[in-house]
Amino acid sequence: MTKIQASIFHIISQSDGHLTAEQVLALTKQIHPTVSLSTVYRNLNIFADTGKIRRIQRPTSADYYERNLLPHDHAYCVQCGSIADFKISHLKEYLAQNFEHPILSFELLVNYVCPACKNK
Amino acid sequence: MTKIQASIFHIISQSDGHLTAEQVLALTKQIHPTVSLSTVYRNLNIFADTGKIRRIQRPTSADYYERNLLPHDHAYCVQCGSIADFKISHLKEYLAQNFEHPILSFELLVNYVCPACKNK
DNA sequence: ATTAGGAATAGGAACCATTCCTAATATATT
DNA sequence: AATATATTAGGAATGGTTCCTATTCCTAAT
Repeated sequence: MTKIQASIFHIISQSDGHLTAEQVLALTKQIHPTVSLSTVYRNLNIFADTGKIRRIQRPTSADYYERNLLPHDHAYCVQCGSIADFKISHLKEYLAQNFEHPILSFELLVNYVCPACKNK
Repeated sequence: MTKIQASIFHIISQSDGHLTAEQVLALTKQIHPTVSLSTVYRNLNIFADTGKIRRIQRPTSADYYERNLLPHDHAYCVQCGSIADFKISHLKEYLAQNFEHPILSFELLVNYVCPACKNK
């Protein structure tokens, strides 16, 4: 693992939220000022493809990367764009019971208004 | 409603599947050979925004448009890319019971292998 | 320490789906 | 029919991501 790769992995690992590639780039530049966006993307994708981090893809917004590998779902605040993790227990089983074919994987996106935005 | 708008709406209305803007363009051109992609997009979005058709957005693929306005979910064949409608009954209620905030809307994406691809 | 070979990188071009811009055209109103 | 308003065609612009390639970095063997 190169120093840049280690930095990128470290940045994700110590974040408890969801970072875009641009955000990871900005943070990586604090340590490696010349790092490029393509390098960030390449390595984030390598980590995601090998299961070291999780990539969340959404239509109309940039991908997010997070360290949380436990199965969970995502809620998206329609006002500020923030993403919150949550877990609907037994959702996989519930879906499997109601769908006639084997489910390879699934993605649930919930739109809501986060508490911070609600209090405005 | 202009003639072009009527054609676009008619094309979606008589399709029982999921069409991309490019597919709608090709079909519209059979009637209005000079129609442009931007016109197709603009009108599909107008129809979607006013609830006349439904737009399905996915990461990494073009948007799909369909006439089916009844609430339902979508399964995506990872081999051929086809989309199938299905309905998980009471999913909204199930999610609401397990999520602490009001759910504005949600989107469920199931990845599977469609019967046609399985038989290969 | 030096160097050869392979892997990783920086930078920018390319890509794709979509939106935006604007002059020209069609439609609606009087 | 004349004028006002809305829509269109066509292409440029956009945003996120991937691809390309010359250069740089590492590693391990000399």
